[in-house]
Amino acid sequence: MTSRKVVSFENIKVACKNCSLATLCLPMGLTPDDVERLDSIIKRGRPYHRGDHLYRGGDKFHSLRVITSGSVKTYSPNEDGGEQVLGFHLPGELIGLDAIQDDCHTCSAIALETTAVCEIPFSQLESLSAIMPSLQHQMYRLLSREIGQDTEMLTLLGKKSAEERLATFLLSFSERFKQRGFSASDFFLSMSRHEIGNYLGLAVETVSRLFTRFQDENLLRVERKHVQLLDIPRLYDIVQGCDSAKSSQSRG
Amino acid sequence: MTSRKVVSFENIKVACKNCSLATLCLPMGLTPDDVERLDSIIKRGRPYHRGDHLYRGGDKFHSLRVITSGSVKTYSPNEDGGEQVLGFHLPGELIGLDAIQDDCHTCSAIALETTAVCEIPFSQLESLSAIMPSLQHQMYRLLSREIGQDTEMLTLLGKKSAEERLATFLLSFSERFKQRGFSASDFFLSMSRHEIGNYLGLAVETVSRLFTRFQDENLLRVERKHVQLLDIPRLYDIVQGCDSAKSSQSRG
DNA sequence: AAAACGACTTGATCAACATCAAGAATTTCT
DNA sequence: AGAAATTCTTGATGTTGATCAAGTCGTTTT
Repeated sequence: MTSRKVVSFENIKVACKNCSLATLCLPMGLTPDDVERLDSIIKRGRPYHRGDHLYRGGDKFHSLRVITSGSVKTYSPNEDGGEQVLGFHLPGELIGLDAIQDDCHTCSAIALETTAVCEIPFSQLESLSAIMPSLQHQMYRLLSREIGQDTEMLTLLGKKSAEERLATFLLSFSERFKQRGFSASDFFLSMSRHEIGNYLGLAVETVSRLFTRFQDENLLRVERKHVQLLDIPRLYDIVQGCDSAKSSQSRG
Repeated sequence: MTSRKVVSFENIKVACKNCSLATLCLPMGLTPDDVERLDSIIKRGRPYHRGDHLYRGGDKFHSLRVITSGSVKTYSPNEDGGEQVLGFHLPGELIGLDAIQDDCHTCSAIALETTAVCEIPFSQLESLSAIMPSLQHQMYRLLSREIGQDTEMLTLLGKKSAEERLATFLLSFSERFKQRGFSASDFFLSMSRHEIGNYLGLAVETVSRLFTRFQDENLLRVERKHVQLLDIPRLYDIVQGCDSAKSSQSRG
């Protein structure tokens, strides 16, 4: 009888209105009424474990997904067995947008740790957005944001040095953890060095060496997946490129 | 009096329904009625000349734009004076999607030659799409397609050799010219070597050397901006990466 | 037409990062 | 707990493509 009254952890946040991510996620900026309507089409399944696929390239597309806890890697398997890591996704982030185009996933998504997601059936979302201008607007914005992020990544891969790439990567996580209420300077990375390198267009060895070098330069402390950023301003200087980093070094 | 009856070239294709690009462009797949409604919000201005900006990073966003003739380069100016070329756009292609996110252009667009565009005021498009499910769907698909294209580009910049990059670049133009009813093997590139290099993450000199090498290998003939692809299958082999190109060479 | 400028090409050298190789630390399996 | 398998680190070497430098070609200016 008491057990009937126990509210499980999953049930507590089973609605958008109770979800701490609401300000980062699809409901962002919607009125409570609109959130309620959106909520009604969302499905919440049981968590994925490390290594489980949320979907694979080629799968028929039916739902967008929002990570609610844990983290996910998206990647596109390429002809010769290798893969291109496309992104690492944290709670509140929406994945699967690339699949709208022709109703078919073009990349794969895999859980990097125990991970929970909300599934949003796209056809229902589409119908809902047709009668909810605010939701339609939100969808356009999110799709546009994704494009913006991709173009930033193009600049990273096209023009930046290995050092700038890793600094950008670390600061991206720093900012995203901060947004989510976690420490901006002390966090765990859920992906391997190999995956970081793949994502940044670098060899594993280069990533490893850079971590060591950044540590030697007192920019951070790193032990395996645990990273502590010790000098965030200087990391930002590195991201800017070229000699501005040195001038800042002499400051300190 | 006769002059009144003369229909100018611009007027002939002043409506989507008469436009040869309709099958590549926003109206793609819409019913004639829907095309008519979409057409009613589209503005057609006078052409831009080489070097004219369609918009600049930081400009307030009001319209998406479709190239109707000519070609456009999009780029994002970066802090240190340089720029990252983000894309080259041909007739039928939609630009400005990145600006939806926060009502502000994040990159600049410049005409590479005399270029005409259709302007689609976004707020009107948005309203229209709320009452035209087919248009809404089309918008979602186009935004999704853009994301897909960007992720392909990420793989190109993250993993491919200079040779693979240039071959991919050339075949992309080949395919796009073909779609538009032009020759897939004989065309003019409207951008400079410098711009190609910037786009592909390569130095000008590397691009130049590759053109020379491709010509020496009878893959193409090139003279300044004029390119003739002589062995498209082998170019595709190069795009695939690694040794498959050699095996094909021995075929020929 | 001559001069000046910019785009492109070609060669020589250099540097950043990849690759190869081996060993250390961790995790997983039994 | 011990063995096997990963993951990560570090060092040595190699290669791709950048950079530097000079010259050619083409276009624009006067």
